[in-house]
Amino acid sequence: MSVRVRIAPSPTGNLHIGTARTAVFNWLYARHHNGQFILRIEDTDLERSRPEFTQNILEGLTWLGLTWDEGPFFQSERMDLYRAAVQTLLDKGLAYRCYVSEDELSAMRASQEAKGHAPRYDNRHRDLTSEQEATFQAEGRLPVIRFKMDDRREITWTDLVRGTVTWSGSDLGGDMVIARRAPAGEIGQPLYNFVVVVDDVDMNISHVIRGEDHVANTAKQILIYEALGATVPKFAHSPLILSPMGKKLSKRDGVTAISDFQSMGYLSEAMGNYMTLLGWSPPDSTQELFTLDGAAEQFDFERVNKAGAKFDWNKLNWLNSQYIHAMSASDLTAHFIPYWQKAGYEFDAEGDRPWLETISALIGPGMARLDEAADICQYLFVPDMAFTEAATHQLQQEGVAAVLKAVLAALATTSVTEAEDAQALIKGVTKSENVKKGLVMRSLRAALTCDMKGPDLVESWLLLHQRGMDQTRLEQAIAIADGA
RNA sequence: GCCCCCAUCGUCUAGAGGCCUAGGACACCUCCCUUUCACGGAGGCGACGGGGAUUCGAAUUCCCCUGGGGGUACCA
Repeated sequence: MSVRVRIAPSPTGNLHIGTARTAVFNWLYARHHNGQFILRIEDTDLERSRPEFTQNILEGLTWLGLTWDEGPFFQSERMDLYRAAVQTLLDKGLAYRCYVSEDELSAMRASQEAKGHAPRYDNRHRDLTSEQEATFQAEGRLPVIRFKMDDRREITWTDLVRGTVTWSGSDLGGDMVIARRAPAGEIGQPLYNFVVVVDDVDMNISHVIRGEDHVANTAKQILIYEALGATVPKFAHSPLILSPMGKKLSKRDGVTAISDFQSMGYLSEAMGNYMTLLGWSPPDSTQELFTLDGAAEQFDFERVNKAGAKFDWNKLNWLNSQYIHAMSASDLTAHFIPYWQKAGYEFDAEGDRPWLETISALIGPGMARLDEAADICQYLFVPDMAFTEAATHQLQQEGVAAVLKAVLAALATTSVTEAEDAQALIKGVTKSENVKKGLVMRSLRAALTCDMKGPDLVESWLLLHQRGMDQTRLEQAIAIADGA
């Protein structure tokens, strides 16, 4: 059997990490089995669906490298197919019109809950006579279309991750609505649990891979497959991604959109790696770093966990840092440029390339997120940057002014183009001023980088010198030192 | 409330009856490297939720309890 899977996001929000992880599992499974990965946009809820969300979802999947083989298909463009399927069920007597009002429904549920029962529709309009229907219509009632559910049915399937799952028909809430309220002669908006099945059948989906929050839907949907006379696909319900609090991760838990992770400076490789690791582990469980392609070779549901996994920023950050550290200066530069530009730094992305790449090589190995590039590099781009409190404090120490003046004087006759030049200059000043090297180093750090911590001092100096910024920085620092 | 599912270090996990004195990773702590901060290196701390049962032997199987999660729409 050829593998055909799909990711079916609803464009009611940006691409959510939970949806993305489901997409990852689908993609991995498809690639592993040389199957097809299909993208279907589930926009049947016209009220909440927005084109910009569809755009965001497409871009997010693309960014992650989860390319699809077919689609995107839009459910909003396939309404005729769904209505025809509803009509079929109506004709077969497997579905019917229900005239119960929403008020009556909620009253029903309230009394059921009061008795400690599970809320459910009591199927009261399942066998209406045409006279009764006419009466309801005359009252101006609009019907929904419900699918007949067999309460005595036991629904069972073999889940690829959870094993045998059994659900009793009586726990499904009664005959379910498959099309929204509409005039009696029409078929209203078809609903999720119904259209999903129609589409999965139509698109020949072999494996439905989705989050655990869909297990109850699966039971309902199996009944629809049967009613439609279609082959029931295989199911795999993956564990959910939980918030650090242990609840299903939702938008309210802060950053959950893939596009947000992207703008925060996470690499797509790290995101893919992390999402895969959340719930799945490679056969060599000591392996933490892998590409999606690499994971695809080994992916199978036997190694997917059943329990939900809490989202952990620390682990993500670490993974991201690993990818950043392994990146070439040239690639890093390409990734950093947008952040530098966003910070308002002035530079020529083309002409300053060598200088920029030297910066990248300097800061890359110490970073965890790309967006850190802006703050870390401020002293290299901004000429009149303020000195931090710590740097100011250092500059005001005894003897610092003299040291910096000596450096400035030496700079008039020497150029620091190589690390050795800087080292020699530092050594010279240490000797001539008769101070400890540590004082010179700390003073220079404060003066040149405006801070007491940061990238390597000598390398930083070289970089500043290329821009002619070391001299002015020194002058600014001396002003502060003298003012003390 | 009702239904379903799950349960190993703080977190992600390995573990499919003896290989477990329970392994790895993140985080945390210590030391080294470094006259900064990181990075990197070496150590350390740290878990089978509880109770029964099966077995010569259980983290691994079964049951109960407890705990956690999900679902209970004319959303998806």
